[in-house]
Amino acid sequence: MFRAKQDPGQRQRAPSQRSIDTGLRIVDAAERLFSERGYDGTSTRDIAQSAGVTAALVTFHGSSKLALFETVVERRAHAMSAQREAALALALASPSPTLEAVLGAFIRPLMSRALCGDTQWLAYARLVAMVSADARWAPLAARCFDPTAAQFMAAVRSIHPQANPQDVAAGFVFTVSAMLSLCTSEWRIMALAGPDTPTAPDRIDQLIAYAAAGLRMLIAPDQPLG
Amino acid sequence: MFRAKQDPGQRQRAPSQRSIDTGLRIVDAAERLFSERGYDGTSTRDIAQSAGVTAALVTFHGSSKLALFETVVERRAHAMSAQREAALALALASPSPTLEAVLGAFIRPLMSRALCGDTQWLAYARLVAMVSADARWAPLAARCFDPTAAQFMAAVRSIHPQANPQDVAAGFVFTVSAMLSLCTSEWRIMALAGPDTPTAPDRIDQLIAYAAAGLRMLIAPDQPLG
DNA sequence: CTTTATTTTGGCCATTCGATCAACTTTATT
DNA sequence: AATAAAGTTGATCGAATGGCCAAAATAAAG
Repeated sequence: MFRAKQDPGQRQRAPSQRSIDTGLRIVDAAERLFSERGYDGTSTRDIAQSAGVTAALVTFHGSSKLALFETVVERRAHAMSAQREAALALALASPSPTLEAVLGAFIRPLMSRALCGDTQWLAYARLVAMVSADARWAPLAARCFDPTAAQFMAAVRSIHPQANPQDVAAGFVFTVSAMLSLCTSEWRIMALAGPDTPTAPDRIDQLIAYAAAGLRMLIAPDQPLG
Repeated sequence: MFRAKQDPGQRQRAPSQRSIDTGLRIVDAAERLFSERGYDGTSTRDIAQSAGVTAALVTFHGSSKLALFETVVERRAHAMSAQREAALALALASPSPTLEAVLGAFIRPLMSRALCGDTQWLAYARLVAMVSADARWAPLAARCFDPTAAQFMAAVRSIHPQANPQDVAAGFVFTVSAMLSLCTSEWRIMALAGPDTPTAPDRIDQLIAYAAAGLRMLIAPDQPLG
């Protein structure tokens, strides 16, 4: 699976169940370790050990360390984009769509998974944060995230037609960054906020309230005056 | 310089000017490369080459790769904290301090340097983003940034005494993350916003407006009703 | 059951890594 | 100018890296 071998022939046999499981275990382990230690801080041998397979299998299933990394990032990107765009369509179907609904459609599909006990999705979210903050992954990030981002910015502009597109873009990037901080800086929030942290759903609501208010200030500093 | 050698003796001579220059070139090069390629993606040999010195000198002046990294992060941290706290005191001296003034006192000292052509400070800001998002650097981040962060959160609470400290902490982390995105995701803003990007001062003002409005929504969802 | 494509294994390769060393040069101090 | 501390150099160490290979094991397809 996830093969990118030389073109010559299609495969002539269905992959065995064991092979599929192995590939899955490798991608899962890579997702975990890449998100914890970064691309350069993770060796293919680390991944092999965490996946419970021999080192050579990582190269075999992943083609190369680089290709494996991109596979990990892209794996959940499509499903996530589809889910976000569906939620966006639902939000825009309302007679008077709110900024909160639009941002929630972007934030909730990822954060409700990442912050509610699904460690594998949490790892993926942290990986997204890493990719989004590192210029070396710009092409990968553009490929995976920009189309959906453009849709959401268009949605914001459809709600506030007078908004400056530059302001919408800036506010959107701020919002995405704040969202990802919930995954990368949970330890930091806990250190600064003291012992009892809000529950995950509460933190998501906090984020949406914060982002919507901030974005609204950027694109419509004055309420509908007249 | 930045020596942490075995205790035995104090140094018996003043360091030569050449030695000081070498140490500075190494720390500057390390700041640049660490911020571009991360800790694991940067080798001591890379740093040596970028600094124009031989490989052994990096270990000699930096003691170890790890110690060099911490030296780079800590170097500007103290001056930055002092400058922020001075700006905060000035903001709080006003008869009616605003959230914008407090957040500006935190944001401007770093961002006015990082976004206005000082490539070395931009590298440092990106390094801060990296440290803030990676749990492996949590102790270093706590040591360098938490004391000042606590002061700013206290200032916010002094302006809005009824605010929930948890909300203040969450809003502050969101704000820091959004701020750092200006340094790490400039390429992303440009890609999403189109050709002509706002100038650096404009982007800083955008950020402060966004963050103040977001934070205000979190800690005082209703304006002073009565 | 046979055949053979596919998967898995263990070992190996060239390279790079952080670190250390003895020898050599520079320079602060007297 | 003399002395020795401090700084610098090139070489080298053991360990770890990503990738590759021939051989062996597995299992899909006939």
